[in-house]
Amino acid sequence: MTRSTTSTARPSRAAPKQERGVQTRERLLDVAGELLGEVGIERISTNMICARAGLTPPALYRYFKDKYAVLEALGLRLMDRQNVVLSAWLDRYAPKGLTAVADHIEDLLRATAKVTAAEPGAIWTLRALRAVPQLAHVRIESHRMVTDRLVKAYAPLVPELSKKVLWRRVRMSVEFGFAVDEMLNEESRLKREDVIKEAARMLRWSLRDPE
Amino acid sequence: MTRSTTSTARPSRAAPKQERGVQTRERLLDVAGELLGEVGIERISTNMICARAGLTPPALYRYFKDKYAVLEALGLRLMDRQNVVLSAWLDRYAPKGLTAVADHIEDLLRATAKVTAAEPGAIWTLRALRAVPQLAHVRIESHRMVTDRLVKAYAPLVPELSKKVLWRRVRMSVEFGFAVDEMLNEESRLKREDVIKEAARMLRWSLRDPE
DNA sequence: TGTACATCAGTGAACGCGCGTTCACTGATGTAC
DNA sequence: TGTACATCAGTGAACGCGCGTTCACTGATGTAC
Repeated sequence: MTRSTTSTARPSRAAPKQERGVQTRERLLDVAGELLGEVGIERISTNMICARAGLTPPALYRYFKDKYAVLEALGLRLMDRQNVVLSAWLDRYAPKGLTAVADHIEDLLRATAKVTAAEPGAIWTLRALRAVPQLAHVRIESHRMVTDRLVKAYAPLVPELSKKVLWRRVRMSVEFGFAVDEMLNEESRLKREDVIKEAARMLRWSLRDPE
Repeated sequence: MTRSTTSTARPSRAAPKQERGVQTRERLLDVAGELLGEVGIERISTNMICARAGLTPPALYRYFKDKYAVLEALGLRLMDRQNVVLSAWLDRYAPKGLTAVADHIEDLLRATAKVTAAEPGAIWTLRALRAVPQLAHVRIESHRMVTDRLVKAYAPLVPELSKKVLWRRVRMSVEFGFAVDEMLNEESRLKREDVIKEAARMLRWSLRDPE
């Protein structure tokens, strides 16, 4: 399980040196996620995050350069966790060939959804990343990275596809996969399990169909 | 071309009675869209919108109950325009049968993308709708309505699919379609035309495949 | 093992600023006779 | 056709509030000898 490169984002502040500091930083991110879910990107504030975390504002600025750095770090942490899941999945099925991969897309979707569900406000974090111009790059870069990794694994399995076409198809599948992840929480008229199965079905075709 | 029901959202304020008022309201929405694209949902403000529109703040509150009403109206206007496109497409191809429809998904994507491209800040409007809890319903309701209309048109063309499965597949296709629309503007590594063609290909399969 | 000292983590209090919104009003437009 | 009046559209000025951020400081933790 390799870690993603996005996790090494140039820290806006030096990383904490003591265990206490590490935990405080994590708590600030947890609280920020919670509040994103509760009040939304529109209303969240640094003062609010500090109050909920039981800290005074200057403590936050010890760990984050500004408000956007908090949200960026929150997004990076989430995507990093999703990448861990992707790595595990690739390690497990990619060596077994195309059929094994295609037959287990469902598992990948489910595992990714589990990460999203576990983190408070994760869905709102993803949405905020897209909606705030200053943060949009985090999401795009992460999706590209996921695409690159998948392309690397798939390339030998589908030699008939050019690298260009493969990259495009995988990139779009990644976008679809994350859209599905969001829909799971958003569309109450559909059952989660059904959506996952259906998405896996669609994605299987996107891979196999030669043209 | 029937108009969408979403366009009849309970007005937070009475509609303008004079032509001057109608134009002012439109201008406020245009400016709001522009600013969403320029500064993002995080920084946009009613005062900023008024300043750019050459009005004083109370003028805005004559047409909109509060800040969210502006953004909601902006979202409704955009989705209404997309619905007009959908209606035209359905009127044109649905009567000709499944093959005609499947063969022209590309056109629908292109026409929808054109609407998004024409409106300043349209992409950011869509993102804001998703990211702000108070506005999220607009997007969901619009996507459901689009789904309902497509399902109605498709149902007789694919009698082998249960209503439930059909609704689910169409709903997910709609989500995918809009995700693609956003990606067109976001993923600079892919050519717009390629993305549209590829998306149409994927969507064709989602319709035809029996299970 | 004890202590002096360096470094790290967090506080108290406040700042200037622009936010969303409203009040009481004036100017523009439409209409009845 | 002209004018009095009703309604609609927009203004000037301000409000209380909470925002993001910082300064100078104290308390907690780790380390060298």
